[in-house]
Amino acid sequence: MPDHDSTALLSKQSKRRRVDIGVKRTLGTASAIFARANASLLSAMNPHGSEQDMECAVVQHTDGEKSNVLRKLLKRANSYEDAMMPFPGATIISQLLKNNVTKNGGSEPHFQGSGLSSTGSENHQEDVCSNSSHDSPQECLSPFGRPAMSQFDIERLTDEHLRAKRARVENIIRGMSHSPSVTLRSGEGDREGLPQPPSPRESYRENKRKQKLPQQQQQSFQQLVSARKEQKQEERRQLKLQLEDMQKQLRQLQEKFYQIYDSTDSENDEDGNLSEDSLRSDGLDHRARLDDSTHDRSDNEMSDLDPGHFLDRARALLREQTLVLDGDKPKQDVPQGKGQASGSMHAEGKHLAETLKQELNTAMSQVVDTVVKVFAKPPRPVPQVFPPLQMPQERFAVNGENSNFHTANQRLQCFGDVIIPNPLDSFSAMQVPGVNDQTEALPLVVRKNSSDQSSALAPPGTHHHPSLHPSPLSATMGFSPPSFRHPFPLPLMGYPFQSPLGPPSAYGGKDRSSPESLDLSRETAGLRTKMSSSHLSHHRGCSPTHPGSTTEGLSLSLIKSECGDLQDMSDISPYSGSTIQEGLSPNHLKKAKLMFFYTRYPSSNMLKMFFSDVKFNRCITSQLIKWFSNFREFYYIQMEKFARQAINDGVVGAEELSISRDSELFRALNMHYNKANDFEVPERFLEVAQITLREFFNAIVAGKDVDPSWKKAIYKVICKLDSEVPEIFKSPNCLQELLHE
DNA sequence: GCGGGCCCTG
DNA sequence: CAGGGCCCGC
Repeated sequence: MPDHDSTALLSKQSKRRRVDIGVKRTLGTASAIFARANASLLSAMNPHGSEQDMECAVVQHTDGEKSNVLRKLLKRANSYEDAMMPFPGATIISQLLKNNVTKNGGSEPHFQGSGLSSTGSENHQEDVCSNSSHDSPQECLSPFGRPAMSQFDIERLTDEHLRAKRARVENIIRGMSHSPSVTLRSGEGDREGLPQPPSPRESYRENKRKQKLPQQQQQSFQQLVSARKEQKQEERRQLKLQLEDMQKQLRQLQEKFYQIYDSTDSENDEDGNLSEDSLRSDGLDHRARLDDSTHDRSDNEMSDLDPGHFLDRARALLREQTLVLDGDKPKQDVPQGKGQASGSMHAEGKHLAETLKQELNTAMSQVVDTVVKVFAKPPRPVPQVFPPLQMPQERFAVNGENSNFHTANQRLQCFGDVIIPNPLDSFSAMQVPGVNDQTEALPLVVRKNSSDQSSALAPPGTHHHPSLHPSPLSATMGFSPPSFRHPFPLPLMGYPFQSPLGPPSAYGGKDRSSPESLDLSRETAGLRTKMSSSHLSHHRGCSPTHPGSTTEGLSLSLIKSECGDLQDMSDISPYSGSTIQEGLSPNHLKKAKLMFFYTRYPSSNMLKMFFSDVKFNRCITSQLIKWFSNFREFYYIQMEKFARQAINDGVVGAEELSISRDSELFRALNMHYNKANDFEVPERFLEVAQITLREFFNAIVAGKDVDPSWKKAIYKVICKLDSEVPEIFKSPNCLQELLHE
């Protein structure tokens, strides 16, 4: 218990203007951060805050760079195929189409709009042309455009004479293909077919062409070339149609493939980039392989084989997933026919996706249920009010009895704390600033215990550890228990209980917990006490501030961000579905006001106990302490006011002052702390209020109010009058229970 | 130096 | 009710 009866203290107080009861609080919290640091730190630590912001920005920038690099890599890989392909594997077709387009001498609109990425390929090619050689379109051919065409032509052009002139024919064709206004395939030559006068650029090209074409070229040869050209064009048309069909099929297959991948990966993989990368790289590999075969196969071969390859891959994937589902849907065979593949594949993929989702949800629900069952078991035998097996354990825990639920909840907290592997991890993690960097607050908490136990913690200078910090995205991810996969303890990493400083009862002299409260709630409270005791604060010198900044380096903004960070962490806590809250709600304020009827000077540990449904950090603790400070302020103001009023009313003796529920003073207090008047104020509060009023009365009558610190003596008296807060207040649902009684 | 308290202010 | 200043005990 705090020692309040030091006469020396009183004499000192009389000298001071300040009225500080000097109450020795129990193990303190970190409220000093608010009390002290706010003012000085705001200015002193603003650089820190900005620095952190900068670092956050850097981190973000790094992430962005990562993604950019990834994008660049992908783009570069794709650029090997001349385009970013919406669907991997489409490049081959595009190349074929491009070749055909090139040969045909023009980009046909229906090709450009025929889906896939022929447009992109052509655009890319055009860019290359415009960038590298404005004046020599011949150089703009794709790397293998010429070889492919030559090989193709060689098979057709058996004529010795034609083969000798092949180069010139190609020149003609190229000139046609790269003339934006070429529309005629007339054998009379491209120059005559130009409907518009050539641009300067066009003229220059024509000049080059003239230089290459022998002037003595004969008419008969031109006709022959035209015939051959038409023949080739007919072949290309047919090929084109085939390719279009294959394109469609391939596109559909790719869509199905993607759907399957997305529907499965998006659920399991929190890091979507990973799956996407793997998929994309996979597709790139696939494309690379296909491209290698492009040069060796005929178009028909390739178009026949590639979709089949895709189908095989899709089938393999489906089989894998089906196996994963433990033969859940063995009846569903992958489509066999290529024609029906797209349609049935589509349904299959969707079905698989749905099945996977259901399976995942079921599995997760089972896991959650199991965990809840294990930790929802009442710490002590509970009267079996309910049929043991007729009510689901979960529901029993939640709705059966609030106290049980509460303890279960606290046990979960303990569990979450226990599974923390290493406080140093969280300490290191906190060093790394992040977008939602909650680390600032955590190290302090950790430090407290760790320093008590071991001084081996990282010195203040060793900040900026490699990031063990998860990306902010991970904080908003799925609800699967983070403890099983997170690099560091998440929700409660700020409360490592690795350092028993002593029995829980040792924390502070203000422990007003009922002696019989031996349940886990108390244990939890003890643990919390340890973790939140003032010892922690004594090691703030190790606070992970930036170099140059001292303990004072925690700016208010950082503290506030910490609150937000902790709030974020609650989202991923294993018991996020329960009543754990990130911040103080109006209900918490109401509860605090009701608690004020029992305790006017609650310790921070006590607050932690009774607000166990709140994730405590320095911010929350300070806020709660501030609340009670404000409550006290109002309380004492009212007392003084009514005491003076009584004196003015002619009251002579303090004995005449009594406070009942009808008293005006009580109504004022009740209006403040119990506005709805839906809580039955304990009788003890009336007694305390009466004592307080009389203390004020006597002091004023005695003329002590001339002393600026005259209230301090009263505070010392009142602070000893706290009574124990009923256990019911420890329940997160105490408001409902209390107000409905 | 830190936590915690009171006082004042908005 | 919160922020800030100031103070005290440890």
